[in-house]
Amino acid sequence: MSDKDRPTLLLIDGLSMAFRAFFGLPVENFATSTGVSTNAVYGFTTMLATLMREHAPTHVAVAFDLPGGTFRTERLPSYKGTRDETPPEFEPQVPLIREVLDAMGVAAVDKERFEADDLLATYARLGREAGMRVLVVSGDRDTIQLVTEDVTLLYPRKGVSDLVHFTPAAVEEKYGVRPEQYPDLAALVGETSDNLPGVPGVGPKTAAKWIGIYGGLSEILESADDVPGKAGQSLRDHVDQVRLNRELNHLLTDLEVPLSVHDLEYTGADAAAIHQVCDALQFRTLRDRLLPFAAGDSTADAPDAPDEVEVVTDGAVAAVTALRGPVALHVDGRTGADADAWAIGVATADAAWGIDLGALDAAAEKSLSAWLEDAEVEKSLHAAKDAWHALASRGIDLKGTARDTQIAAFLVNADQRGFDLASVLQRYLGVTLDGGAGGDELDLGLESSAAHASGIAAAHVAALSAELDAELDRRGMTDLYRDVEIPLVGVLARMEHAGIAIDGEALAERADAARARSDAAAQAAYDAIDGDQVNLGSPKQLQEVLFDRLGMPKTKKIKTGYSTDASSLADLQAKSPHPFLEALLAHRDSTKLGQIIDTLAKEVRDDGRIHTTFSQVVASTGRLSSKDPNLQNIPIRTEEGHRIRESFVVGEGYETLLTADYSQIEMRIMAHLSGDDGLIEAFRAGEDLHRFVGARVFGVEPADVTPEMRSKVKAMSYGLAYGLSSFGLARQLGLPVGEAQALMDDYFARFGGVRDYLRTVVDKARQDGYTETIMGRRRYIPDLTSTNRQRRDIAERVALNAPIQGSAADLIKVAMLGVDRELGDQGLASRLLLQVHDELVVEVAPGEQDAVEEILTTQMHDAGDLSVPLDVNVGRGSNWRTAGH
DNA sequence: TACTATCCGTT
DNA sequence: GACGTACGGATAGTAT
Repeated sequence: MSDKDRPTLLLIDGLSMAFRAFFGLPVENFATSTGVSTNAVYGFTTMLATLMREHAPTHVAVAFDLPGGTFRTERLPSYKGTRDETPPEFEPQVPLIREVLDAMGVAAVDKERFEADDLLATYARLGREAGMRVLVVSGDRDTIQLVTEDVTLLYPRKGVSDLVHFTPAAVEEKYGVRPEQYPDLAALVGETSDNLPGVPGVGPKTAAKWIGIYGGLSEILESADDVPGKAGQSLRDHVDQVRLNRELNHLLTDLEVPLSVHDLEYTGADAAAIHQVCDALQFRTLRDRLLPFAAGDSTADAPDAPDEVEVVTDGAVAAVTALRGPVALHVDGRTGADADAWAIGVATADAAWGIDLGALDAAAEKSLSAWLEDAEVEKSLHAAKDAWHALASRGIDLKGTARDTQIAAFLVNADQRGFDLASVLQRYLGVTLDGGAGGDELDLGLESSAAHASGIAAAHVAALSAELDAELDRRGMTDLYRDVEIPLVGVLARMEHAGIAIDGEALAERADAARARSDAAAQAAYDAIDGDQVNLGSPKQLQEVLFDRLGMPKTKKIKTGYSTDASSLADLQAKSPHPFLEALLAHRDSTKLGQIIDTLAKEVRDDGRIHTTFSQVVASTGRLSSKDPNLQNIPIRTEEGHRIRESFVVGEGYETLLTADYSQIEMRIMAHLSGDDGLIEAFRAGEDLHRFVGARVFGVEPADVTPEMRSKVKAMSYGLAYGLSSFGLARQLGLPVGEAQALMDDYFARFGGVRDYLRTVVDKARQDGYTETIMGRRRYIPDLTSTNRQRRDIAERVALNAPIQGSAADLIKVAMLGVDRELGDQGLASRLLLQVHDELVVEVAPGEQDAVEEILTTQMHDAGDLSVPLDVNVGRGSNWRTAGH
């Protein structure tokens, strides 16, 4: 058996190497934003990753010394007594290192009353006897005695990256004795770091010479009387010390070990755990070096080598269309408005095909289309919605999407950036895609053919899908994935494809109006300051005008000076009224609207409609996001905002727009999650919520709740779900902080369930590391245990809000699926167009108004089984404004 | 051209 | 000393 094929056991002295790492890296350069030092963790982890990559051990263990004494200190209390106090930054890093090891799947071993070295010695013997090649990594010279032909010591020369390989020959060359004689030498010379003095006047050279002459320490001591010279006398004077040294530096090889050698077998890291620990420690580059160890078995059979992809054409397409699934699919092409597909890759667990769509004859294309449209063939894709659009451009209606690795990766940990295929592959499988680094998901580079590359990508998706399925299963999110997120892909694809009709003339009118208002406001502003050399859109120039030229009081501080945002300007107007401020605010308002209108106008396609793109993998709470353009932030609060919505109209062939929105969805979820009797009662009674709450808080009859009281409790109710403080409430309501605090106290006195819930949700999240929605959607919030106050405060607000906003997102997603299904089942031509978090917009076909309204109301109402009813408001109209009532 | 900072629209 | 979630996106200003 060659050395390379032998099982390899890697044994590391944990504290010894952590110490080397600590002193090898400047502590001040390695800390999390919360002030936790990480230099030792970083150095140790780097070393571990390097060793594991270079030596590919089959078995690994890291041994730790435990606090408290050992049999050596019992024998000699002064043993290791000269060691300096460890720096305070070191100790807290030890448990962090053990967390890294845990995530890496590396066994950590320790044993009361024994040193790590004794464990290493015992394991080294066990490994040797099991026929393994053994690598011992330690900064303790005592371990030199372990070196044999099978056991190599890696000893740090400098830091932890420069390790000397001590083989028997290397030991002999450096110390002049064989490894097993080293303890004899050390006993004579002494070991300063262990507080073991040696024989004065005897150094390594003399000791080695004596060992050479007499054979070993016992022979030297037997012949002590004959040893000549001053050194000989010194030896005779210190025989007891030498005997003690030798007793103590002998490492035990026969400990009863906590884990058998077999138990040390390395089976790989846990990717999710690595993400968690790297997030917590704020390691960025290290993450990518650790994740390859999490590749697991799923990559082993992934046909990722190009020569394993069969590029097929025409007749050979039959091989693909014969597959009944599950298969992985990759579509190469363009996404967006000019979507197009030009190649597809197909893969099973052990084979991959690449197909150039442009090269197929009619028969092959037809057969392939039918296969892609076969809902019975289960397909895994990455960003399936993009693929759907690309194929739709070729008249192919992709069906059978059973998995989407982009969505799966998002569900596993939503607080991450980069869910393109290359990033996710790197993260979970340690695979680096050529040419596609962070780029377009559907453009994987054309170093070979597009078909070829697609086949490779499909093979990766197959492996990735298996890995992520397991991750989701572990988190209990399989149902959410399979029953909500995946079916939603198709619904969203069709919504995007449909788009919403725009009245271009109406929009142009709004643009003109906004421009006129903007110009007038700008003129008024220039008149007010007697000059027009100022760009009103430049915060920098505004600061100059307001605070320097006009000498106004300073507003809140921002990075570049003082804020000129709307609330600051309003404050300024109150404190130091000036016509410029009024004109500036009017200008801001009108230019913002003009800008929104212009952006919308640019997005109107040839079909007279705007096609947004929804994403399921952006908002950490689970909400959808919308972009190009964002149709979830179309103005509504002002009259001019309403008028913009008049430009969103019902399309040709349809009768009306219908909007349906949840009434106070977040408060209802809060009532459900908190189980607060008062709040539940309010919703069950169907009363005006804020009037009801106001009556309780202010101790009056509901009829006597004034509008002012109502708006206060409304602000507070919603604020609570966002982790609003009394300061924030005071600021929003324009009240003194004391009054706001009193209001909160009164609120909590009447709705104690809410207070208890808000408290427990944070406590539980701190305990579990994540929050959960009613559908089991998780959000990990590591900062809850941050030592940095600001970060912790933010994390607490996130923990309060995530289950509420996330549950609302779950509910409306379920409702969308129900609505889409019912529309189809009832054979209606009406269709979903938009989702705005708690609102759905539907384009209703002639004669379907009542049926559609019934579907919306029922499906949204029945989306969840809560302890309070889910009320839905519906409106109809020829445009979004009139529908939205 | 790419990036950051600021501001602001929605829920 | 700060102090309400989640986003997308325009503009200005600066770095490359």
